[in-house]
Amino acid sequence: MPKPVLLLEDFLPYRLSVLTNLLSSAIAGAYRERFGLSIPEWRVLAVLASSSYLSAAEVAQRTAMDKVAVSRAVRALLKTARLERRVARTDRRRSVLRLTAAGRQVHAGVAPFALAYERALLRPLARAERLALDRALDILMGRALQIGPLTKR
Amino acid sequence: MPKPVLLLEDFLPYRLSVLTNLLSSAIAGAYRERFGLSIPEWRVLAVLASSSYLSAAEVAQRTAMDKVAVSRAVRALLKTARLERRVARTDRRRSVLRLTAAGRQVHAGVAPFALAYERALLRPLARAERLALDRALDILMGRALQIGPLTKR
DNA sequence: CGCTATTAGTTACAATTGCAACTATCATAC
DNA sequence: GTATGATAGTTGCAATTGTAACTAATAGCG
Repeated sequence: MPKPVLLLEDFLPYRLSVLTNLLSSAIAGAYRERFGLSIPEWRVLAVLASSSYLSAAEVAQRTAMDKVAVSRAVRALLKTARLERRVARTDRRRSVLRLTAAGRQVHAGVAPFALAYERALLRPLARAERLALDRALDILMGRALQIGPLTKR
Repeated sequence: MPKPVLLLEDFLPYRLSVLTNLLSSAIAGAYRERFGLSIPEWRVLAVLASSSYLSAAEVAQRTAMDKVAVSRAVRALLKTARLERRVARTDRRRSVLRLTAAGRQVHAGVAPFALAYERALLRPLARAERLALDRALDILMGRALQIGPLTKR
């Protein structure tokens, strides 16, 4: 029985990290250059485009960002008038976020771009391969959550 | 024909990013806590464990890190005496890196741990699914490199 | 009510990271 | 040889990011 060696280039977390960094920097560059958006801002924009009137905490949950990151992204989007914020009538701690017309317009510009990039990326994969990938990523995600932080064990 | 919408949670780069962050922080926490290693340090350690006498530039290439990150990781590993460095006889700009006994020992501690984590992660995937995932990631990686940065186009 | 605990969101500060400039060495061309 | 350009690696600085402390508001409970 062969002793398992560790080759960095075969190590799944490493491979995912390299791939993700590559994709993220390509996408981030394009968003910044063309729309003046950072990735956190883009994420906030994206969730608010499909559901309006969310609070910052709800946005945080749906974007897998922490509340500080959301706070900063919201501030930036407010400054560029792509977002408007009111306080919730029922709970004055809560904010209620909504895209402005300008925000929707930016989203309408970015979204096709993002989808085109994804399509380009997935082009060499057959339909079945894409489904397998989707499924594997879902499973890995669940599994990672289940295993959780390895500290304190 | 349905107009393509963009749902963040289905967007591949987003999903990869969330998964990668989850894995990275779990692993980084464990490495730091148990071995006092950062992820860049771990990567350097890992490549030097399988091939000794590399220069910093060669390490950078094999770890997909940039030279600044390698420089910093090397400095940290030198300080903790897990690495030793000499200058190349043939080219005095070049350094020649090699693990010390202590470095090999740390690697011998970390590697099984990393492999166990990977195994735990992949447990719910059948053999064929793992192969499909491997293959898909390879293809995506190549494709991402091919598409390249989207700026200046 | 009044007290304590929780939650929403922001701010402040520390750690990481990325980028540009810099030093030192080597390669090439004349 | 000397000048020009390229390469290896480091350092400094700015931007990003994460963590913890903080403020304001609400909820729960006696």
